[in-house]
Amino acid sequence: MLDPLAVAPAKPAVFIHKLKGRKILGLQRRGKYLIFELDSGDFLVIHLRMTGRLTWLKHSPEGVDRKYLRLLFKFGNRANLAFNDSRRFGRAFILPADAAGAFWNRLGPEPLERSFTSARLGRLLEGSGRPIKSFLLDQSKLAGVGNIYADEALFSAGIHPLRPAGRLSPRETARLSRAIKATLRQAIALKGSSVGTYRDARGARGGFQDTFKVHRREGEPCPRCRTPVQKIRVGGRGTCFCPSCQK
DNA sequence: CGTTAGCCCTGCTGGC
DNA sequence: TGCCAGCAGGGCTAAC
Repeated sequence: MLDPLAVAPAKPAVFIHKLKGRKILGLQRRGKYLIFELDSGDFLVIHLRMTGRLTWLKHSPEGVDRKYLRLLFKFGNRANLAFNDSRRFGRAFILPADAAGAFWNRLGPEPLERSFTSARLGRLLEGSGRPIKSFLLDQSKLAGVGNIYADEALFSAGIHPLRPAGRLSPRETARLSRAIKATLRQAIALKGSSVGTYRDARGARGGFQDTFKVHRREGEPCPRCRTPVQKIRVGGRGTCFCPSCQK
């Protein structure tokens, strides 16, 4: 345990006790949470937030990046999993088996699941007066969409980020549901967005940042119509969009 | 209930 | 060059 904040609000001793000697039976993901299924029935859950980074060291902890190193998980076969996080926003915690159902139920549906259809999105949006951008970032409505992907999906769908969520037409809702799926699929295919320090578990950068159409491109010409990309704040989050293409 | 502002963190950027 | 205010962002809590 190198940084107790990485497991807060749990006590480091309790966290270690619940993990020590356990076997990992499987890996899963839900929303932005990484899930390690333990042989105790509990789950080790890790959220990287913005700057968190997991690195897999297959044979020994040798060569591990000590900078911003918060946690080092040591495996019986001498493999190690390092958790580095410059911003100290990321968290690891033990989710007890009996609390798991309630925990995951707080999250909305997975946009890439077959059951997530345009009609399903329409029902979720129904009656909501908040800006569509805020809605997309709300993990209890939709799981896994972050600021980058919300901006890019809204641009792709041609929808203004401030539009009231419940007032999208069926056609716009269909465009948005397709845009969310396509944006996430492309980002996954390119192994994520390395805006700052993001690296995957093998240390590789993502490639999606090179495809941004509007995100972090304030003042640059819209790739569709050349109108300068605008930046506003929506729900406290920086939001980039094309004022001409997104209505 | 649904929604929102403020807070947590620290590296980086931009203005002076 | 150096200083420092402000920004970035996901999710939680408190407040409306």
